[in-house]
Amino acid sequence: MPRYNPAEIEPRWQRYWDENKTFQTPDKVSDDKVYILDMFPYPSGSGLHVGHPEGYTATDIVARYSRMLGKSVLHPMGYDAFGLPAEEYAIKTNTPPRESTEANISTFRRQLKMLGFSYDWDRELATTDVEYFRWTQWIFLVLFDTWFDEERKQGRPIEELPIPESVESAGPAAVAIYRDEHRLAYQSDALVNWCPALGTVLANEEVIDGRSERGSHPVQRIPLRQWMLRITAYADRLSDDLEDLNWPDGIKKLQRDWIGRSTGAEIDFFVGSQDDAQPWQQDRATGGFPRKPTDCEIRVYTTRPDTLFGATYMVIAPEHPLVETLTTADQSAAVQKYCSEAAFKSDRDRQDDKTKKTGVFTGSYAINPATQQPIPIWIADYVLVSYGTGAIMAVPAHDTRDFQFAETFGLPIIPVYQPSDGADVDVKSVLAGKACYTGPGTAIHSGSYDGMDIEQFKRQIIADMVAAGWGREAVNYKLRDWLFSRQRFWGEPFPILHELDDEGNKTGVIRGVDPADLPVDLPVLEDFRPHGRPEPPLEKADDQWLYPVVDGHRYKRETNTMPQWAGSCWYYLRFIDPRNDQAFIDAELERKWMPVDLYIGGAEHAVLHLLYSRFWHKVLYDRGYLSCPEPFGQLVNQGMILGEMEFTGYRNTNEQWISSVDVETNEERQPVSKEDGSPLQVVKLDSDQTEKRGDFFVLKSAPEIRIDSRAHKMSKARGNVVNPDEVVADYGADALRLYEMFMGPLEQSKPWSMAGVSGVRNFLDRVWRMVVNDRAEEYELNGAITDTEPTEDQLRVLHKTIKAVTEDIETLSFNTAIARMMEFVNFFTKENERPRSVIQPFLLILSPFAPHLSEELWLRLGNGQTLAYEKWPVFDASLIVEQSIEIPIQLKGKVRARIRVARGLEQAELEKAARSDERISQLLEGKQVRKVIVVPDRLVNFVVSD
RNA sequence: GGGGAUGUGGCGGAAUUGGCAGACGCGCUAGAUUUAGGAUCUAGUGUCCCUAGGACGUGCAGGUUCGAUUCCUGUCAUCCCCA
Repeated sequence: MPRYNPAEIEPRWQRYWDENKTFQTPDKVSDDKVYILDMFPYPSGSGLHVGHPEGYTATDIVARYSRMLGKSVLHPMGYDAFGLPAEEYAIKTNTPPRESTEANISTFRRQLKMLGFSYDWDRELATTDVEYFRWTQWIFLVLFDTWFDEERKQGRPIEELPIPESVESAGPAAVAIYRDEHRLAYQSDALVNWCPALGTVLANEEVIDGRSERGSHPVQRIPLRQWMLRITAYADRLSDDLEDLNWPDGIKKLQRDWIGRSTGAEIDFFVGSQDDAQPWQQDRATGGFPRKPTDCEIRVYTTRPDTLFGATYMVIAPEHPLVETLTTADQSAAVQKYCSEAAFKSDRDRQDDKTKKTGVFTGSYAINPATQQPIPIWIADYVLVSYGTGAIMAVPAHDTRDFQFAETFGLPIIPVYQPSDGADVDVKSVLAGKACYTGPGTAIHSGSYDGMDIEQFKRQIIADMVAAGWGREAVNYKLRDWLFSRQRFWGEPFPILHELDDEGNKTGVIRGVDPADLPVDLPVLEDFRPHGRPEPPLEKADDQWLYPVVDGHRYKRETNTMPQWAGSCWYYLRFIDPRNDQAFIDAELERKWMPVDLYIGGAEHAVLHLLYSRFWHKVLYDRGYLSCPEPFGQLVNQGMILGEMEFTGYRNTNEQWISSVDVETNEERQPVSKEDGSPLQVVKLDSDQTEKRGDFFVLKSAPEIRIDSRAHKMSKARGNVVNPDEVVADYGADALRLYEMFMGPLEQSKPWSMAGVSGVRNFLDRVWRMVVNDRAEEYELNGAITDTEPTEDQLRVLHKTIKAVTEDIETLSFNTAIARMMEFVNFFTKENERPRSVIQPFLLILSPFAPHLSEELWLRLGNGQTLAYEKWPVFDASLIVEQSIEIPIQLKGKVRARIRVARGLEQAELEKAARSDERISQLLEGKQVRKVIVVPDRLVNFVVSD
C-alpha cells in the first residue's frame, strides 16, 4: 500500500512549512548572509509556464542548501503586476484590472506553493499593492528632486544646483524652469512612438520593426509632452561599473553596446559664404566654443574628426530645427515634401543599408573649417535627429552610408586615408574615390596632418579645433533618455501636480506631491480602456481626484501613468523590509542584506529591466539611501525551455512529399517550395515514421525525403505548451523540480520531454523503495535499513556523492548533481544492508532538489522535525580515496590494456607494471620504444616505432 | 548586415590543467517475475568488420602534440539577440 504518492505527501509538507513558517527570514541577520532572488513574474492570465520553475527551482536549491550551511537566507517572491499585459488581459476579459490582476496572482501563488519553493511568504508583494507603489512614487519624487552633477559624476539634491547669474536675475519663475530642466525626471515634447491600437506611447525599446513589442501593432511618431528620466547622465557609470559584476560576459556586452558610448568630436560648420566665414572664425578664435550653437552654424557630432578634410557635404535630419532656415525658396517645395514623407518612416527603415538612400538638397552651403571650401547641406532621413546633434559631416570616402548617398546623388568623394598594407580593399579604387574604406591607414590630402595615423590625427585635430574655437572633444551615447510615461490606466500614477491659474489653465509650474500625502492611488474609473487618442484615461477621473487643492492653490494631477518597468526597478529592495510604512527600506536592514548575491532570470531582461534598475539604484545610492553602488552581484540567465522535439514533413498540393532541403519560408513565415514558391502543407510526423540517415532525418517510407527535426518555442499557437499543473498531477512537484534541473545546464535552452519527467519520477520511486517497504500494508521501513556500521565501499559511495553534489550546487551544475545521486541510489538498492548513517546524509543532500520526498523519508526514519535546518553533510576526503585504481596503457595513444595498480605508484614503478602486463609485453615485442609518457594515477603511453 | 551561443549515440546530455569519449537519464533489445502492466528486477545497447580482436568515431577541413570533445586557423550549420 505505501507506494510513493506525491499527491498525498507534497500538499502535506507544504502545509507543514506554511504553518510552521519554516522558511521565515531570520530576524537576526548573521554576517554570513545570502540574498537569493528570482526575477519575479508577470502574473499573466495563463498561469505559470514550465519555463518559470526552471530558475525558481535553481534558486530554491541554493536557498535550501544555504540554510543547511547555517547561512541567513533571504529568498522572497512577488509579482510584477502593473503594465500592458495585465491591462490587455483585463480588457479582453472585461474585468477591472485590479480584479483580474488579483485573480491571476492567486493562480500564480497557488502554483508556486504547489512546487514547494522555500520562499518567505510573509514578504510576498505585488507592484500593484498600494503600499508598494506608494514607495515607487516616493522614489520618483527622489528622481524629480535630483540633478546630475557632471563634475562629481553624481546625483545631488536639486536645491544644490548652482543657478547661473543670468537665470537668477530673471526671477523665481526662471529659476524654477531652470531647475525643471535639470531634474532627472523632466518633461519634454519629444517625438514619441505612439501606438494607436494600444493607446499609449512606447519606449524605443518596446518598439520592434516599427511595431509594438506587445501585440505587434503599428507605431507612429508624433510629438507629445512626456515624462523622461535622465538615464543618459548615468551612462558612463552604468557602463563602467559593469566591470566588477559577476555577470555573464554576453549580458555585460549587451548592456555596454546598448549604452553605446562613443568618443569623437563636435564640430561647428559656419553656414554662409566663404567671406562671411572669416570674421566668424576670428570670433571663435577669441570667444571659444559656445555651449549651444546659434542659427549661423550647424553643429555635428562625429566619431571621425580625423576625416574632416574629406567632408564634402553635410546632412541634417528631416526633423532638425534648422531645416526651415536653411531651405532656400526654390528648394522649399521639395524639402517640405521630403520631410513629411520621412515622418512616416521608422528609424529602422531609415537606417537600413539595403534600401536606397534618399535625400534632398536645402540650397544652402556651409564652410568646411578645415578646407575653407563651401559644401552643400542636404537633408536625408538616414541621419536621425535623436542621435548626436542630428547633423553630420559626410565623408563618403570613409563611411559606408555617406558613400552610398554620395554615389546616389553624384556628390564629390575625396579620400583622405591611404589604406594600410594588407587592407581588404582595392587601394586604387579608394584613392580614385570609387570605393569606400573604413579601416586604418595613413592620412593624405589633409594638409599638415598628412602621414598621421587615425589616433594621432584625432588627438591633433581635436587640440587644434579647441584652440580655434570651432570644435571640441565629445562623448556620445546610443542610449536615449528613458521615456517614462504611458497613456494607460494600469500603472502607478505620477505624484506630480500641475498648478492651475484662475481660468483652470496650467501655469507651467509643477510640484511633487508631499511625501506625507503618498500614495496617490488610482481613481475608480467606469471605463479604463484606451480610446486611441493620446489623452490618458485618468483624464476621466472625477474632479476630487483630478483637481486637488494644496496650500490654497488649485492643481491638476498628472494623468499619465508610469511604465511597467517602474515597479520592477526596486522590488529587490522592498523584499528586505516589505512592511515598513516609515521608509521604502530600513537603512540598517539594507546594509545587512544588500547586494543581491544570486539573481536568476530570463535573458530577455538583459538590457531593459537590468539597466533601469541599476539606474534607479545608483540614484538612490547617490542620494544616500543605499549602501552599495550596484544591486545584483551574481546574475545568471536560465535558458529557454522549448516544446517537445517535433518531426515535420512537407507535402505539396498534389500530396507529394517535398524534401526539407527544397523548402523555404516566405515573408508570411509560411513554408513554400523553393522551386516554384507554391505553398506547402506541414505534416507532423511520429518518430517511428522517421529514421536517421547520416546527419539528417528522413521518411522511413521514402528515404530520399528529408524532414525537419527540432524543438520549437512553446506557444499557444503551436499547441506545445506544457502546463505545470498537469505535470504535478501526473508526476508530482518533486519530479517536476528534478526534471527541470536534470534536463541540462541551467543556462542552455533545451527541449521538454515527458519521457524525461517519467525518468526522474522513476528515480524518486527508487529512492522511496530504498527506504520504505512498499509491499507492506502499513508504513514500514524497508528491511534493508539497518543500524549497522557502513562498509568501506558504502562510505566511499556516500562521501563521493556528498562531494560531487556539494561542488555541483556551488557551480549551479544541478544536472550532474542529480546524476551523482542516481548513482548513489543505483548502488544502494543493490545493497542488502543500508545503514541509517549513510541513508540519512543522502536524504539531506537530496532535500534541496526533492524537498517533499526527503522530508517524508526523514520523518519515516524517525527524525522529529523538518530537515530544512539540519547541517549539510561534510565529506571526508580520506574516505573517498580508493586503494587500487585502474590505469589505461596506451600504444601510440591508443588504449591497448588496463592494469590495476596501487594508488600513488611512482612513475618508474608504474611503467614497470605496465611493461609486465602480458598483453602489453606481447605488443612491445620486437618494437622500439622511443618514448614513454607516464602520468601517475592516470595513464601510461608507449610511443613505439616498428 | 552586426553581435552572442551551440554543434558529441536514436534522444536529453557527461567528461579537473589536453590524459580511458559517451557518466546519468530516456528510448530500444533480450530475459526473469507477474492474472495483467505504461509496475519491478537482471543483462545488453556509438558505428562497422566480427573470432580472440580490430577499424572508425565528438559538424567539416587543416594544424600543434606522445596524446585533442578540450588549444590554434579556416569553414559549414542551427538557435538567440540587435539593426
